[in-house]
Amino acid sequence: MSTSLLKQVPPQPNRYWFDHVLDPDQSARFHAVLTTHSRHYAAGRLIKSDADESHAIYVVMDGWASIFKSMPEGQTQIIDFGLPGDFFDLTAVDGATVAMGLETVTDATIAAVPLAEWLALERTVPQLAQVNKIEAAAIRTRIAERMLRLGRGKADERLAYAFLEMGVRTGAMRDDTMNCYHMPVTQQQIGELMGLTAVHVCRTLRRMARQGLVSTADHIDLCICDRAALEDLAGITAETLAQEIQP
Amino acid sequence: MSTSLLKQVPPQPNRYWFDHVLDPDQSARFHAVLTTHSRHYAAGRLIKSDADESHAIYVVMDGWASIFKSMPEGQTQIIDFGLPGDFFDLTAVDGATVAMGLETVTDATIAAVPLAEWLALERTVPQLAQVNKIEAAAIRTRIAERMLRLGRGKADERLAYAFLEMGVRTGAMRDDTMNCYHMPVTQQQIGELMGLTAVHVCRTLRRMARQGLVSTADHIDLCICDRAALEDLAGITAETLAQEIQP
DNA sequence: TCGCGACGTTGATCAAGATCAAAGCATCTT
DNA sequence: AAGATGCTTTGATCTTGATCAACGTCGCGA
Repeated sequence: MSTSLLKQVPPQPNRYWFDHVLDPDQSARFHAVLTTHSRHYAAGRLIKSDADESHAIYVVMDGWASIFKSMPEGQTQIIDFGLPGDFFDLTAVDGATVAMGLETVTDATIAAVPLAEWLALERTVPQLAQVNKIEAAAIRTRIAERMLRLGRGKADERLAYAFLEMGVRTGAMRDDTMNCYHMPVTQQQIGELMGLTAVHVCRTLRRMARQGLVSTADHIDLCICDRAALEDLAGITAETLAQEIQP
Repeated sequence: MSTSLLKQVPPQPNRYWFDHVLDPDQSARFHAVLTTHSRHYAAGRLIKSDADESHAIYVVMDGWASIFKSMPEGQTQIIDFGLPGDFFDLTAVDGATVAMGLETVTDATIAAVPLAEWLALERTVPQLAQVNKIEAAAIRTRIAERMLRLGRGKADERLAYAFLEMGVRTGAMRDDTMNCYHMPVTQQQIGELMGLTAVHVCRTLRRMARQGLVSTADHIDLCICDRAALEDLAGITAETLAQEIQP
């Protein structure tokens, strides 16, 4: 039997955080729109560069993406990672150009829902307003936390925070026992996220591993060995962070 | 005649950017709610500390405010300045605690509109949705720009950007001739905004003044003497920035 | 007018992180 | 098996910005 087309529908019914916010029928309507606009991209693929024109909401359906900005000389800062279930409005105030770039970090499926259609959706799926608010709160909160480390933290504090945030966001740290997760990014990208060079990320990471805070396997399976020490470095507990940023 | 009560109403009818977005009657309804919840605060007054409970939208009616976060050891990062007409939702995902602190920079009037009332207002003033979107776009865009400098810029690039952003936001740089404006913040606060110590802000500012990029009078009237050079340092033109972040 | 307190300025020193460069180690290609 | 490629690791050196400390300046209130 030809199930190949059906395979494109998310395998689990409640795969994304917003599936738990929406009623089943509203969720279905939302997913219908998302699948219509979904497209698969290879890793490292540029989807939108800053200053492009755009009128879409980008929803990460699968894989990791990054929102970034670059200086004219080419140095780039990652503003946020997009994990499955995250969505972003990149438009600037003028409503036409995007203020940030979007690119895939891993192979990824991303739905680009035209703004007009998203607005229409807000009428047919009234609970989407609630989903919007939650996602906005999550984004602004984690960005503020990251900004704090970016401006004021030393290298090890920045990395400690990044590892905690990603642990919380991947859902790896939901219970106290499980402290390992896969972080499919290069040290270069960690540096671009936390304002460090790749070399310094490497050094700092080695030092943290030597001190028994974390351990890494290949590119990059991260295990948090001493969670308390890491939380102390980061200046926040995973629990607090989860409350703040976890939808 | 007793005009004292009337004096509390904003003196100019179209003082705020959103007055130009809203129809006169919707604008009036909005202002009515704002004035109800307005309160005056002295400079340097803490209005909300992070981790407080809160269910309000904070609208800066007059003066400057700062949104900030602090590390446990006390170092603070200013996430954003709030100028008249700016408004902020500080709530974290849990919907109860605020993820950032709010304090006045100058003497300021701030309206704290309870969330429930704001939501009601969104129904009576439908154009408020548009105002929300514009403000959200402005905030996320200028924060992304600042994050880029925070993570990747040298001290002079950070200051150059900060001066341009504040110039654009105060409206001082609307035409090419007028390049001076009043920036009522200490060097300490500039440092907290751009991730530098006050000492280093001072040094860098002196150097920039010596090079003829800017000049300062007391605390702090800033004149941008060489706008092109400053834009070059900042990596963005005032014009582009205005398009991106100016409602 | 004096003293106090908040900011700004300047100098000396130190540490953190950047930069440049080379080499190690996977995985993938041919 | 031999390259080729992309990422990590390590070393040497240099620059930037932090830190500590002192002094200057201005406005304010007693």
